[in-house]
Amino acid sequence: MRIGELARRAEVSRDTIRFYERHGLIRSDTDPEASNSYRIYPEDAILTLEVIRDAQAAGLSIADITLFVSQFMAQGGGAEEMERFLDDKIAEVATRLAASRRFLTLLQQTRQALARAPQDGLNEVESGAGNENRTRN
Amino acid sequence: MRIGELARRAEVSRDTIRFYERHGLIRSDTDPEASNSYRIYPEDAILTLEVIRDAQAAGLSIADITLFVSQFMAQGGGAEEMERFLDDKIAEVATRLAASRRFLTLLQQTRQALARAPQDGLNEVESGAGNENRTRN
DNA sequence: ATAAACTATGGACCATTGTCAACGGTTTTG
DNA sequence: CAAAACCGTTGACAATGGTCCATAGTTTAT
Repeated sequence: MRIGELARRAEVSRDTIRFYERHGLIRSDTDPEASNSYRIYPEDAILTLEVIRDAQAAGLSIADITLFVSQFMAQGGGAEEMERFLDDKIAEVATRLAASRRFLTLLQQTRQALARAPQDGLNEVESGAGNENRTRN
Repeated sequence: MRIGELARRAEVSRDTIRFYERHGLIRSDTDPEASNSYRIYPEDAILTLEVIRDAQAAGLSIADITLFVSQFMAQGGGAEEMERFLDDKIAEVATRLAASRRFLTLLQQTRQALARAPQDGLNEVESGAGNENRTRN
């Protein structure tokens, strides 16, 4: 498929696709039958773009995602360098996930406090009940 | 406390604290008894910095965090504008959380595949067993 | 066949989130 | 008291992740 279709289907801009491509995140070829310079993207580019989105939400940089995607999409056998990388990223993402959960809880508590007491401040949240010490990841 | 102590205790740089302060995320005062221009930070600045960290992990921008923190730390009663804001952020963070979880799973599967088959590629992950269609948020 | 829509390339530009360096003043320590 | 460590202010710099624009060629629709 060409860039416009990919952009529409994956819901990213053409410029973003080209940006990713320059950074090695996705690949394309020119149709050898064609005389133009239009690039052809494989179907799985859509999947890749979805993975990129998730990876960004999880806090990875473009550079990290490039590494991951190239390994993920590749045939290449496992390097132990890659194992270390994956272990690192798993730990990082798990940590961020825990922080995000904490913050979501805080948001929700704040929202609740606002709904309950539209008059007063929210400082009851800070010492309020519900400190059941969730630690699970 | 002064900026250096806060920096040490909250594990952020002095410059970052000043950056946050310029953006209205934390507040300080000058000691009126003192003749210097040193700023004094309240104890709860440490907590605020921790919240900022979590909020950033959850994907909020400085501008958003400023809004949240000012409401969270404030006495001010509930504006409905704030309710809308909180609802928005709750939705955003929940979405990002789901994406992060998906990506963490992908990371883990990739890691496993690498451990199991240090020879072959990883494409078994893509169609592999375990598609139990987790949807829970 | 002509206009509208699409494409590639290159480089400029932008916001965000800090970090650093230089300068001069203050406090603490040996 | 002198040096080391700290503080505030200002402004430059940097990395990241795009976005936009101009130019020129290609395809598709009318």
